[in-house]
Amino acid sequence: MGRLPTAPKSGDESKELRKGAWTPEEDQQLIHYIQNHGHGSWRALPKHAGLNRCGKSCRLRWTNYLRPDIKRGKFSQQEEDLINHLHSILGNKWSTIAANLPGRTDNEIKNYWNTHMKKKLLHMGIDPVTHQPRTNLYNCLPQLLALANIKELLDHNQLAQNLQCINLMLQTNTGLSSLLDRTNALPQLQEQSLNFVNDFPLQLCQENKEMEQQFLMGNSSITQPLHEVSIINILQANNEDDHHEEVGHGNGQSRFTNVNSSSSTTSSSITWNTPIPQLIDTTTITTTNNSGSLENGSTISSGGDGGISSYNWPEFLFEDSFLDQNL
DNA sequence: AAAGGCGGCAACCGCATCACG
DNA sequence: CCGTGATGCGGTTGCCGCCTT
Repeated sequence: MGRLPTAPKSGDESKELRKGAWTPEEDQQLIHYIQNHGHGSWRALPKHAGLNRCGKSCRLRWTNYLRPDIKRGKFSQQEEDLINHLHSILGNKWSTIAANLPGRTDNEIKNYWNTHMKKKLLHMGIDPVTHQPRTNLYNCLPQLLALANIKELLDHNQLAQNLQCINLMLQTNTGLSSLLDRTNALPQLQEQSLNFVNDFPLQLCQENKEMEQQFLMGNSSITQPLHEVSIINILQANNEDDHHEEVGHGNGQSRFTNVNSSSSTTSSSITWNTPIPQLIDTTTITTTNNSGSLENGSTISSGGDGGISSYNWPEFLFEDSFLDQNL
């Protein structure tokens, strides 16, 4: 296994340091020297030991292969469990993980993780990075777009005002259907959504001040201000039937619409054609998923007819870098 | 039986961090 | 505090051997 010894370039062995696989002779030289003198300065070691290698190469060879306390051979189930557990906490901190497995090196654990354990977790439907049930990002794209919108709404702290304006628009059929139809153009969705969040409702608010006034005075036919309908209530309308399913089983449809958008009626009913990201019910997870914790998740709690539940989306879904990459 | 593909793993590379003058 | 060299760390590379066709 591994590399063949690399021949020195251009025949100048005195200058070129050897690279590639170590020969048994080199191993013996290194072992002999360290046993007698200790490694001391790794940079100076090859010269003293008569090795035509760089100090770094000597150090790696010693720490990863020649050290007498190294445990060779297959990883036990206990070791595997420990690696899995530590990786769920520490991530790719191989040296820290190795410190908890006597006789194993960080390099060995890293290789074992990448070649065995990662695949095993993937087969189990667990994301080897997050240690949570895998999410099919492609299927969840529309949901992620929706999340981006929600995040922007929350970030700008104009949620109540904007929703109220939407509500007014719905009641008066002031073009919400065309507004919502614009969201069909997925590539432009984010930018348009941002514009929508930042500008459009406020402009409309001004244009519809009269209607707003009526609403505030109770003269409107509006029965429930939209800002009293929490976003999560809208989201969960689609999840009521199946929110215990695994994350990421979207149906591929990708827009939300006003169900009556094609008509001239004044319905205020908004329906999401696509299920929102399947939230993970932590109360279910804790009993059915033994793959890891959800401590990094983003929790949304909601009281409702079915009682109080707690749901999680992975925190990374809300990060700008993730959204930038996937939108 | 031969060839190509793929998995496994030792070793390398480059960046980060530490230690010291 | 800064510069420099040593060491540590994580990601990547490249070769061998096994497996599949």
